[in-house]
Amino acid sequence: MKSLASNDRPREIPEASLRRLPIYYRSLQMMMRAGISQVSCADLARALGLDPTLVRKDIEMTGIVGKPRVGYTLQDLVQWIENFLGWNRPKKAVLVGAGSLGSALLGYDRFRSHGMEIVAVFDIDREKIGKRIHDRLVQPLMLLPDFITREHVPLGLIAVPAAAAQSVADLMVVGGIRAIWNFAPAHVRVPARIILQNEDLYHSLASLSFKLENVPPENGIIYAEDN
Amino acid sequence: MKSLASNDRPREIPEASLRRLPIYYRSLQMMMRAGISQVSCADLARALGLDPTLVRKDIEMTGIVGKPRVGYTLQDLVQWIENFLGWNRPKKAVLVGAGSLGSALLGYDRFRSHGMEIVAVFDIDREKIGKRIHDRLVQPLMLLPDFITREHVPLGLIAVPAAAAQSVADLMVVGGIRAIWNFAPAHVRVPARIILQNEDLYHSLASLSFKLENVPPENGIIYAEDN
DNA sequence: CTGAATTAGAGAACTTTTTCTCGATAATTA
DNA sequence: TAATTATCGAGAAAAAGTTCTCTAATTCAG
Repeated sequence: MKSLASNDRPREIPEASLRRLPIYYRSLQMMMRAGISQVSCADLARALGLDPTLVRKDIEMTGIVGKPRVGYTLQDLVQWIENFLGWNRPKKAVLVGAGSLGSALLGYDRFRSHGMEIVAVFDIDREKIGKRIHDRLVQPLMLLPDFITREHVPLGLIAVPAAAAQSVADLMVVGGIRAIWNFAPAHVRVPARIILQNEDLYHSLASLSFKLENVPPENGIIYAEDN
Repeated sequence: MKSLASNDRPREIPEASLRRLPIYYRSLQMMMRAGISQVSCADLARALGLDPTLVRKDIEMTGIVGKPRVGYTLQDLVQWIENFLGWNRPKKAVLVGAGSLGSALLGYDRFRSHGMEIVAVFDIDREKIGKRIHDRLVQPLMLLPDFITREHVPLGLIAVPAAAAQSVADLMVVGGIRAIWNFAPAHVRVPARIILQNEDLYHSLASLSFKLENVPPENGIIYAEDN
């Protein structure tokens, strides 16, 4: 028998599907606010302008079971996704880099309801150490590894200049970090066991710049959706 | 005969390859600063901890021709990539949203050498209109479509709250934008002809949160690289 | 109570991306 | 001058991801 109402075994989850779940999640929340109580994958696909089978496969992957002809109970589905992604169990995170990007990240107060809580900020700049940004005290970088170890922080955010990214990553690894979210435009190397997510704007910029020059300015008429 | 030293026909360029070029580009620049003059794909792969054939395919895709047993002239390769991506021909861009994220984006002075120049900033908030951020005047949002049309701006950046993202995108489309770089955590719908790039942190957060809970904390020993 | 319509689920087909393999070429060494 | 080796270039194979198609279950209408 197949697993039914249990999302215990996370066999093989496509990265692409994982990254689409937040899109569904937000759309579902809007529907909920609109007072809807049942939803089918087809509804969701229509609302977002996406392929219905793609949405179905993604939802199916989370392990939730729907009813033919009806779909899913909206509230159940929303909670299921929260639980599937771990968004209802915030994980501690440390941020390194209290510059403009770091400050912007500290301002995102919705992170906590999406699985992450930034519990400490570190910087190497004496000017910044001791100051408070969005209610969090900036600490000296040298305290980072100990803090990670002591507080069992699983996630580290890097928001420092490219040149400093690798050494910050190394410090995090020393402290025993499990995952790194790297916002610096730099390729950092970490042990294979570390989960690494790069948020490098220049990757997107390369794609955009190339397409602007090479994708012909079509006289498109059809309305469609995103990537 | 196959096209040799001409990157004129942009047949089918894999998105994934496009997004890796900046990684190579930066590594090559570092090598150049280190005084190296020749480089092979194998060198590059080694420096980055990536698969050599992957690197070879990506470089090959750009259309540059190398010499067996030697590789490429470093400077030629760097310039070739700049030219291939259009990074040596900055494209005008408008930014909407002068909040903390928008300000951080305006602070990235390296964008201009990477194919993009933010020429104007718009916001709907009266408090912000008229102020200068990183030497650029914040203009009222209602002037956006005209500005795009008049100045032939091909690229628009959205850095507003999620709720406002769709209407800003609509204004850009009205103005005749060709590509949109969306930093708002929202799914915007645009005509198919528009190139859309989403930079949604919650996509990454979903992936990270899920993996932290489901990828076992391996006792890995091997050193490896990123995604 | 019966038939029509809608939807989840599952597998097949297709596409895209990555990895593997091998021949050709140029530099290096004997 | 010939053998050797490192590297590019290109095609084939494999893997990953997306789309298509069909079946079974359930609701709704008559």
